[in-house]
Amino acid sequence: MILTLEVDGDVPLYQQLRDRVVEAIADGRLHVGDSLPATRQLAADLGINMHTVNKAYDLLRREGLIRLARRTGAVVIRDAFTGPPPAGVADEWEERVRTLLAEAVAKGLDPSDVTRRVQRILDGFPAGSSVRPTT
Amino acid sequence: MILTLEVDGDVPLYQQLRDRVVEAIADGRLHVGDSLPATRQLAADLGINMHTVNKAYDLLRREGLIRLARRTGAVVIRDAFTGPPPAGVADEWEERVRTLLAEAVAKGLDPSDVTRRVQRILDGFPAGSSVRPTT
DNA sequence: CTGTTTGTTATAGTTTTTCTATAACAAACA
DNA sequence: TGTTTGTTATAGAAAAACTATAACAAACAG
Repeated sequence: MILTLEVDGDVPLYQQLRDRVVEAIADGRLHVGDSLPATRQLAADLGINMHTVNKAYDLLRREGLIRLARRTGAVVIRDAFTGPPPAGVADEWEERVRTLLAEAVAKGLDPSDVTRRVQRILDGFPAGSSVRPTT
Repeated sequence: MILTLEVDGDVPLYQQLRDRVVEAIADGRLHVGDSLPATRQLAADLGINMHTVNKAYDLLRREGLIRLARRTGAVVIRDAFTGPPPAGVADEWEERVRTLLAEAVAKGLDPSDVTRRVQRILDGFPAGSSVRPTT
């Protein structure tokens, strides 16, 4: 898996790394059972510190997306086909998406345009979508 | 406008403040022409420093949502009915929502559930929605 | 003109976060 | 037994977040 990070961005490196892995899972480029590179290896590849990778992996572990173990390394344990998430995850997620949707609307994006964009992104994931918007 | 901030959260105070204002605009509790409290006043009300409020207001200004001027204070200049945003705003927003949608899908949320939740949130804004999902 | 209100800028300090650097420890397994 | 991997410990540098005071500058009411 090829990763590029913005070193001079305002998003922390470990957060970017975490985001890229999450996207890879949603995109179907990572599946349950797949291994992520060893922390030392990935750190060397990206030219960053081992602990920064470690922090990203720890985030993913606490989110329930990967399992960490010695010798085995980091392994994906959740993807789009694993089944519904633990209780509360959806509601907590909704709270965060609300702010982002509010921003779009406040800035003048047409709500139907927002719907269209969201739908297109979801359709792009292998999990697909079972609900299509109609004008 | 009553605001509550999580002092012990992981989200910076100025960011929370900015988010609450954005949501107020999307919710229709703030319209073009409305004034926000003076920085000193709001800081006193919230029990935080003036510069923290200032930083939030500066963010909102750079996002094109408010205008700042001496004596006049902070005034809303954009809302859901002001018209389409400057070029690039929508695409930049889409990039950010993609990560959030990826997280939902990676964690196992049903895409149709995601669509439903997004639609319900959008419908809750006064700007409403012109596209309804159908099962 | 005077005084008040408001944002703006400056300076400085503390605390927390981010990132790095080294090293040692511990479990798993060939 | 040795290698690979995550884990933990320490330490430090740099940046971000937040606070505290103070002064400056424009706008406007009186």
